[in-house]
Amino acid sequence: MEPRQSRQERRSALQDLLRDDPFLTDWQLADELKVSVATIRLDRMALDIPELRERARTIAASTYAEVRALQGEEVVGELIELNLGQNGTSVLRVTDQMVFARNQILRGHFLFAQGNSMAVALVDSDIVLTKSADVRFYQPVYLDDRVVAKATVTSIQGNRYYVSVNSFVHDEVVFRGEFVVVDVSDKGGVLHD
Amino acid sequence: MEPRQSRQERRSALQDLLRDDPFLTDWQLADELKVSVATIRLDRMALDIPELRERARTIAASTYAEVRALQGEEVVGELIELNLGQNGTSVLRVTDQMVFARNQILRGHFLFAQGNSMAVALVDSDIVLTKSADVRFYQPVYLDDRVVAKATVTSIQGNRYYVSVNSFVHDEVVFRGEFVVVDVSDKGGVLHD
DNA sequence: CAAGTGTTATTACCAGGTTATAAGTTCTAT
DNA sequence: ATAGAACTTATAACCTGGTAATAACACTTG
Repeated sequence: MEPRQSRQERRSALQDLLRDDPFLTDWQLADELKVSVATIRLDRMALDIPELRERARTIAASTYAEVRALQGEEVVGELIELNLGQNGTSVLRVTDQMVFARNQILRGHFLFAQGNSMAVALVDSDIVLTKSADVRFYQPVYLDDRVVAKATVTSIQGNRYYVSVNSFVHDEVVFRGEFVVVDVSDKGGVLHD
Repeated sequence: MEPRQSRQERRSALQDLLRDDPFLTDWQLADELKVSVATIRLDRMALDIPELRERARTIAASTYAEVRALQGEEVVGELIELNLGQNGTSVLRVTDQMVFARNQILRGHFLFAQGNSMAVALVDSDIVLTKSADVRFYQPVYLDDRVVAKATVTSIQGNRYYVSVNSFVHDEVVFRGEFVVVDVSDKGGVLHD
């Protein structure tokens, strides 16, 4: 007779359980797997699985960090040059919160956010909203890369500003975007066509 | 002489501290605010702020909820429905960190990020990158709004997926986007035209 | 001065662990 | 079968980050 469950089986079952509910205590796991709490602890040690609180904290912190990374300052990326109404440059350092864990490639919306921020920053007004954007991603950007975004106002029609953004990593184009932003600082019409 | 800080001030300072780092213990808070731990506890009680573990657990659980189907890929917004390769829905709660301080309007790149996340999530593959996107913002979205993004795969050509995203607040369209995402899980050609 | 308010300290208790140590239990090889 | 190793369980001491209750101190204010 083999034991109702080998250690290998039990451990992979444990991983499965935690995969679809990381908020189980050792007692719940012990109960589920029909072994003692002590065994669960040993298994966690062996599998290098941290305690419940640590798991919760880590999950919370990682998702929180991503939102923070995106929400942070007024401009996504560091503004290094700005000529209002004309052009500007910003640099974004790619941190681990911004990439896909699996392949360390920067998630597209950060490039968009950097460009969008630049487009908005270029307009000298209190209330500026993005109306539309047409963007294209040329090359993947990786963890620790520095993305240089150059934005230029190409045309102004009334309260609409047309802004072109080109982003580079190592002098290679990785992203291009055409943004239309609208200055709605005093006029009534908001974002209507 | 009033005390160096009134209770009101201290409590709002406490809220500020926790707003930008919810993972502070009572001792760290006490240290920061130059009062005793007991006072911090009283303040938390008064402000109805739960203990650290509860805060972490809540943050973790909220973003983790229902994402099981996705196997750990994070999405901007909470995924509430997902039919791989077909369509899905996510909801984004607009918090104060996502808006322009001046007018409480949601910054455009969050709508883009929500849409982009959905587009990527819809493809059942390990490595999915955004190739291009064409987006339009119809109405401003405000603090505390709930943005419902509905994404649909409209066409698949080889490893390219065309995804339409429509986002709503109170049944009104606020954002539309056409995303082209590429599955590069095994093929060599990466993002080249 | 007394009273009330705000703050601090102290004690007992709890969950969900860690770490170490010892005592079963089961498998395996001789 | 039986000793030894491997595995499992139990036990006790300790830790963090709290809750809850109670008491004492500090300060203003009538």
